[in-house]
Amino acid sequence: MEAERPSAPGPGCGRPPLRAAGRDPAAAPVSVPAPPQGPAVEFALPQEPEPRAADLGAPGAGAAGPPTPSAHIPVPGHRAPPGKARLDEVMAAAALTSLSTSPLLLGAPAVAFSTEPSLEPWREAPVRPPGSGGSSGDGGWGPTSDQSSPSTPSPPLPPEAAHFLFGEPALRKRKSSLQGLFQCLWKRCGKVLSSASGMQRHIRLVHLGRQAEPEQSDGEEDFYYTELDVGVDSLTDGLSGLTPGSPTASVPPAFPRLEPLEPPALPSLLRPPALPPPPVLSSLPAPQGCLAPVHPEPQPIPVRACAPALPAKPGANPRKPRGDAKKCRKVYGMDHRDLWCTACRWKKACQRFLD
DNA sequence: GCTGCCGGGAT
DNA sequence: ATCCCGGCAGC
Repeated sequence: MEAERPSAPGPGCGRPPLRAAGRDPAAAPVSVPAPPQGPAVEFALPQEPEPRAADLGAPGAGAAGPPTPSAHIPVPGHRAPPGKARLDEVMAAAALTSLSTSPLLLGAPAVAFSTEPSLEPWREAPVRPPGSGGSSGDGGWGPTSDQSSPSTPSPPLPPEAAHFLFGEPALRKRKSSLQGLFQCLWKRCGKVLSSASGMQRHIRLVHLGRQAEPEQSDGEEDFYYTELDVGVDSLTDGLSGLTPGSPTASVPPAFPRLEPLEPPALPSLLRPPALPPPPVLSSLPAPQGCLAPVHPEPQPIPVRACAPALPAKPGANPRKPRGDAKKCRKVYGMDHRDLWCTACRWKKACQRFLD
C-alpha cells in the first residue's frame, strides 16, 4: 500500500538530474556577482610573489643573480667586507622599499582584516612571504632557516635574517653603526638628528614622555625613527617623504608577532603595553591606499573605511523565480509529508514537480 | 499567511 | 552526504 504511493512519485520523478543541472546554472550567476567583492580582497594576497621575490633577493642574494654564495649575507657572526655590507644594505633597503611602496601589498593585509590584530592579517601580509619565500611557499620556517644557516652553529637565527624578516628595526639598528641621519617617524614630527642616540633621546623625551633613561631603554624608540643613510638615503628618504613611518611600517607590525624567531633578543622591544601610540602600526593601515597616508597616532583607524564598501550582496543572487508547478507540499499537504520528495522535505527545491 | 527554496547548521 | 531548519521572498 504504502509502497504504491511513494513508488508512484518516486520513479515518476522524471528527471531529478535535470533539476540539479538547471540549478547549477542558477548558482553560477550567483558566484559571478560575488567576484566584485571577493577579488578586491583576495587579489591583494597575490602580492606574495612580489614580496617573496624581493625578500629572496635580499637575504638570498642568490636570487638576484650574482653567483656569490658569500653575498648570501653570510653574516656569520660579525661583518663582511664593508663594501659588501653596504651592498646588502642597499639591497635590503631596496627590497623593503619596493615592499612598502607597493600599494597592493599594503592594501591587501589591511583590507582583508584590519580590525582584529589577530594573526591572520599578518599571516597573509607580506611578512609571511619572507619566511616561506625561502622554500616553495608551503609556509615553512624550517626550510628557510636551514638555508640561512646550513652549517652555522648559530642556534637562534642569523641577525641578518632577522633583520630582513622583521624589517626595519633590526636593520636600522645595524645601519646606524654606519652613518647617516635619523628621522623621527612620529606623526608630524619628522625631526632629523645626526645620531641615533640623540634620536632615541628625542623620542624618549618628547614622544614617549619618559625621562632620560637610556640605560633602561628597551629599544622601543627604535620603532619611532628611521635612518636616512647617505647611500640608502635616497630610498629611505623617499619613503619617509611619502609616509613618515611607512617605509618600515609595513614590517614592524608583523614584528611583534614573530616572537618565535626572536625570543630573548628583544623581548622588551615587543612589549605591547609599552607602546602607547604605535605610530608605526597605525601608519601601516592608513596608507594602505585610502586617503591619509601618514598618521602615526593613536587613531581608531577604520581600516577598511576606505575600501569600496561591499557589505552585503548588491544584486548577487537574484533568487530564481518561483516555479508555477505545485510542489509536494501543496500536492500532498503537510499531513503527508512523508510522501514529499526529499528535497521538499528538506525545504529544498522540489525535485519531483519540476517547473 | 502560505509557499518555495536558499543558505547554512547539525550529525 | 544526509537531514533539518531559519528565514527570505514571491504569491
